[in-house]
Amino acid sequence: MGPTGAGKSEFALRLAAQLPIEIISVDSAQVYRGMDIGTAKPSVDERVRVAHHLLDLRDPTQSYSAGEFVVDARIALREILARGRIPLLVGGTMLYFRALLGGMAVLPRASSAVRTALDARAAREGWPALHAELARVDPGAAARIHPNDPRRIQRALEVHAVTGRPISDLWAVRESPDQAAPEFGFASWALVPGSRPMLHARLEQRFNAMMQLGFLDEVRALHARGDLCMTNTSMRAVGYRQLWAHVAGEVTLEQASVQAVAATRQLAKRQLTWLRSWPAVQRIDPFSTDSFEHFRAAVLQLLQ
RNA sequence: GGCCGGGUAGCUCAGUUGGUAGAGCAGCGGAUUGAAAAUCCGCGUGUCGGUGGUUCGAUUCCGCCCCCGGCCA
Repeated sequence: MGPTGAGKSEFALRLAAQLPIEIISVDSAQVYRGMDIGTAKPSVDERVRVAHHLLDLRDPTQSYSAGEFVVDARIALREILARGRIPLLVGGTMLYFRALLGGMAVLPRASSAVRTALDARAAREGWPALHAELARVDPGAAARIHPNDPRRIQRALEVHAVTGRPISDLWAVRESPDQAAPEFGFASWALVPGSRPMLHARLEQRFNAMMQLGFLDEVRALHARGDLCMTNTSMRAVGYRQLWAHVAGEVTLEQASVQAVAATRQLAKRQLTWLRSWPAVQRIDPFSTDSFEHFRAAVLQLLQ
């Protein structure tokens, strides 16, 4: 695991050249078909060389979730192990990692009907009113969820609507890690750049490279479909959101590019925040010399 | 060369009737329980272009100098 642009894919592919590895993507944006350049999805060539799983699972109009990821990842893990090969989870969606490695609370899945209804109410009454309602039906959750955080207010009310029980009670009923992934033992490495300025420089270069490869055309094509809009989670992805605003005529390409790179830096920062307190992970600075060799040596030692 | 505007946080700018200054963006820190590349919370000392002067006190007033625009020669 590691922040965007730290070199996870490169490390994984180099390791896969030396070991019988199959890669399981842990990436909430690479699950979308037609979103290739901006998500830095592995190329067709790379996918021929090394088997990749959990890419291109959804159309951009659809949603995916941490819960679905855990189910899909467990299936992929079993299949890969059954083939006598080594599964390597690679990605930067830290909630997915936590759900898989740490287990999930036992909660109902998302209900689009309930969410639509709550959205409609929020449009009329505002989210503060819904937070106030949450405070009535689930004081524990209301205390932990900020009144300005629509996502979590909605989820808490959704769970209450579906189960009749406060989500704050259900949070306590967490699947143990053993239940979550019973037959697997995991070892974790994180690529954590020691130099933030160097990471930032790389992120800017990488965005420019994506533009060279036709990122803007990719977003234009998504826009031209006509069945997508900025409310789709897929179109809120870093880079896509900003270029979409340009394609929609709201900002210049220059402005969109600056904003896209900034959004990428902010994503990396949030990922690093997860990693800072992550338990039982070995941290590697990908920009230091011989960092891959150290990584490889650690993996080989583990496999013996 | 002359005249007129500007030079204040990394950027764009506001402001101080003289008591050393504040917004947005960026950046930094944090949260994260089935939409997570999402969503949300917190953090503002910076030779107020330089230098002399007036003043108890100058970023603010005055002089000179430097830089960037514009107009006129």
